[in-house]
Amino acid sequence: MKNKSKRLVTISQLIHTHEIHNQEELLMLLKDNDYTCTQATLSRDLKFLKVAKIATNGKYIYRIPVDKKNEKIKDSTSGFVSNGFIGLEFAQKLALIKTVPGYASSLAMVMDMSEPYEFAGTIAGDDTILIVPRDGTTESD
Amino acid sequence: MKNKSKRLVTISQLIHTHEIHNQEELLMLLKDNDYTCTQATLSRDLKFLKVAKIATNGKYIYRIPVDKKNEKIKDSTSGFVSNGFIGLEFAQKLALIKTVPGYASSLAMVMDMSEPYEFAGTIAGDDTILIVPRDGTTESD
DNA sequence: ATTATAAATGCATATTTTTGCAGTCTAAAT
DNA sequence: ATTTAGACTGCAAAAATATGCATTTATAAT
Repeated sequence: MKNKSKRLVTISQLIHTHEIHNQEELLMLLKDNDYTCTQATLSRDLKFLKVAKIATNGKYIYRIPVDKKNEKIKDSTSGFVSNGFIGLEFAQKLALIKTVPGYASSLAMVMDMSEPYEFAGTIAGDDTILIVPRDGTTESD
Repeated sequence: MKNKSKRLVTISQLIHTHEIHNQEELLMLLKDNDYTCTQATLSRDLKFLKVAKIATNGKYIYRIPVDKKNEKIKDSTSGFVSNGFIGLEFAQKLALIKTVPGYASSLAMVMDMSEPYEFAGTIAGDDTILIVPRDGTTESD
């Protein structure tokens, strides 16, 4: 046995890089990485890591959901949120903001709170935010 | 049997408004709303709705996560009820449905079930659903 | 109306996950 | 060194969840 903390790190890495369908499967992967423990321990680890089991095209896989907390950090300079922000781009008449994976949701949430410009609405995925301008706020139409 | 779609809507509502720890518990709540089914059906419903079971301060609860990847393709219908529905607005020839935070995903999923009108696709965020018309009416290009 | 096809569901069972409990190990205090 | 407290884990059993199969129900076509 190596160490619980390291095992937890390895577990979350494995979950990010593999499609794990059940705990037995994860157990095998851990074994490949020289971590030996029982499925019971694994269950406790997953509980600790707040890993979720969710359906994806017919199968169930484990995922570590985006943590919406501790991601709302304001940028004193711009007064805007910069956490996770990567870039802005316009496509058609829509604006797309790229963020670090997992940050889109929280960034969009803060933008919506500011409720500033003429956004008709925003939709946040994992690393992309789609902003739909309200009619009339953009030229050609 | 009342109707699968409506049951799904109710399920997602219940999940949003209650701390549900297991399927039996949800089964009871459904019963209170005059929906009768077995745990087996519930398991399938949760799979369909992509509901996740996740740990939160020591306990396990069910949650409906926000869509990660943008890919839904279907449409809306008339019979859908007030499942977090707040409002509808058109912009850039796109339809935007506002919902209570967290409801977008499950509402969109239920809407996607039926196949009536000519919507090319829907994308659900946390509190907004974007509906794209089928024809090339998206804009003026 | 009848037949054919697919969706929806229940039942029973298999599979998977969680947990109580006891034993082990570590670190700190006496 | 011994004791004490708490974290960590395995084991076995309980609890919860998923699913194969048969049946019913809805849908569509002839």
